[in-house]
Amino acid sequence: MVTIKDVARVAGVSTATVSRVVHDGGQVGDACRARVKKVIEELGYRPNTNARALVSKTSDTIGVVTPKLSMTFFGCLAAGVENAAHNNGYKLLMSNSHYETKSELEAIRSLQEHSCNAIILHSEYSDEKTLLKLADDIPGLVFINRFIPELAHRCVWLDNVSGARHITRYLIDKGHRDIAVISSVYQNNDPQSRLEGIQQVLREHDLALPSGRIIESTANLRGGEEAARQLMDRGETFSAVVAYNDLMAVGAMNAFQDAGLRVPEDVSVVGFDDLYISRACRPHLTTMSYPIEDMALYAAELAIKLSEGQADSQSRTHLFYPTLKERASVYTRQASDDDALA
Amino acid sequence: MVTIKDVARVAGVSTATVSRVVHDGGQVGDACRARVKKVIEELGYRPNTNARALVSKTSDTIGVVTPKLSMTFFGCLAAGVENAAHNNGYKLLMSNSHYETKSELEAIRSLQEHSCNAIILHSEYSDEKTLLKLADDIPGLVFINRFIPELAHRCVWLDNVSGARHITRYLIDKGHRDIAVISSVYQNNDPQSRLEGIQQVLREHDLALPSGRIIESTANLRGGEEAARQLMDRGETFSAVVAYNDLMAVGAMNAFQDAGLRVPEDVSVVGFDDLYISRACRPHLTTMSYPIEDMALYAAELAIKLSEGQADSQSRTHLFYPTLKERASVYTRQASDDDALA
DNA sequence: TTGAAAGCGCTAACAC
DNA sequence: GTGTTAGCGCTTTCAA
Repeated sequence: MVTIKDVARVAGVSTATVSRVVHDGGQVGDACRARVKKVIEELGYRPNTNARALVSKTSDTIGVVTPKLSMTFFGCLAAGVENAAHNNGYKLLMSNSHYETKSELEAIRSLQEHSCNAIILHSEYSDEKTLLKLADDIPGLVFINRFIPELAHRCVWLDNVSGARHITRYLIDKGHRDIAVISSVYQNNDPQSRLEGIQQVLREHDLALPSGRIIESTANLRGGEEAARQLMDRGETFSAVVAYNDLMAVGAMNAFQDAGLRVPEDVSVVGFDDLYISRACRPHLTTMSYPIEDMALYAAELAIKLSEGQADSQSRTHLFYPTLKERASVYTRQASDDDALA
Repeated sequence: MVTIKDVARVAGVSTATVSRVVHDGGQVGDACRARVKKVIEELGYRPNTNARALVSKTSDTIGVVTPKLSMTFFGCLAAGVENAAHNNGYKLLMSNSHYETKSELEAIRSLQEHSCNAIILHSEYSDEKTLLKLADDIPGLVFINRFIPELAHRCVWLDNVSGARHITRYLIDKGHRDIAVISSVYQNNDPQSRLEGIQQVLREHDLALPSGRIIESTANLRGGEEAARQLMDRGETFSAVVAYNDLMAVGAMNAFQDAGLRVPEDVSVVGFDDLYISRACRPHLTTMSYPIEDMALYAAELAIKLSEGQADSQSRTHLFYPTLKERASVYTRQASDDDALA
């Protein structure tokens, strides 16, 4: 391994000078700088990150903590952070929290030990008090997909309510009156916010949402299937269903189709997220696009700025809006159409 | 920040003793060890990773380089490595190579600077000579999804030929005689290996594979769609198509269905990988399962062992086999069935 | 503009 | 068993 000393010796200067050259510090004579640069090139010198981090207490590394990397959604999140890292000459340090409070905290601590002071946290299982204290400790910590009022300027999140409102309005515009909801249970309140949005719009249109038409299930394919089956078993009336996310929506479509129903002619289905699978299912899924990769990139740049002490205007928050991706899973109902599925 | 000195001072011992306690070194008296442990606990001391890495030249960090994290396949790969990291108390350092030779190399170098000496590389764009040199430099470097004969014991890869043979045989067993292939172009020779496997089996059954029935396209949904359309435009005869991977298979299914063909009654379609989308599409896709997450975990543990100098028996290689996931995209043809689609 | 030197937090001989 | 001490490779005063 070639060290700064080697370069200094060969170039006939002190290590301090080499360090200055490496950092593009202005205080070096032109001839000297050129010579050092040449030697660096020849020797293939690359500064040791650990030594640098040890003395400067910063490591040009951005950390990200998510529940489970193998899920597409989190893969996209990580990819967004990676882009930001790449653009800023940072490296990416990853930790899965495996959906546990303890490892969530442990992950952050261990990131800190690596002098990683820009951190993106997708936290679902820690309470606000814990998070508040953490944020106090780590200036470069930003939260993605979670809103904490006291830390508004360090939260990058999505307006779930408006997204849910949007897609519900869309369904109503398409002539749907009897709408069912496949919801989920989560530590964070995304499902609740989305449900809230749906209910608001329904109320505004004087449309009912009987509790029998709301099913809670796990947020994956199977959960969607089960929820749809329950809906049918209960004999509920509905011409459209809003699912918590794409996974559940596709699961529901599967169950409906397996039961002999046509999508969208007999039941329309919409999702949320716009993952890859929404273009894999038949019919392609109409859904609200969750710009998670962009958001993650944004969050990462924010974290980097904050960690470098470039305090953003402390007063603003960072709210993103989902947009409608219209595909083929919603049927346009005519006045003449039969009543909703019974 | 609490340092080892603080602990030493409070516990009334030397830093060396603290270090021994932290590392579970045997050379410490029981009373002393207990006291130190207590102080560590009270002060919340956590050793600084960078300092440790600086002196010990190793960082308990495993690096992984893949082309693009946002793709499900690579997300799963990363998740596998993360599991291994987690199990071994390692952290995960990630780099995207963005499908470029230059950043592939750059990524590795920068991993090295972080004293990261267990590295998993999914390389597609570097030539063997470069890789050989790299491997020489870094004992803990293992290749995933690529086989380099000289480095056999450090390659974790999949038997693509046998996988392709398996699925082709399956199709033939189901009565298919006219099989088309949607292939792809890649730097690594996975597509070629799979094509090879298909051709072998076809030949063994005296079945023809006219060049017109082989289409090359990009390995994603759109590529699959385009390939399927070309196949139809050419007026080729086939009752089944083998796609390079699930993405292309689903794309092809989309195109066939859009053209009014029924899958699988009119055309059977099979894929490779067994990604999530194979259970999202209709009908669900029959495919060869690529155990990438398991393989990545295995590769990571191998890399860790190698980096710690625990030389595995140098002579063996690490070959995995894909398995058939039978779902609903293949039709069983009867002798009485019409001739293949013309 | 440049160099000398102290020290970041930790480990590992080597003493005692 | 436990302490002393010399660095690991780098940055950063402080002097010159």
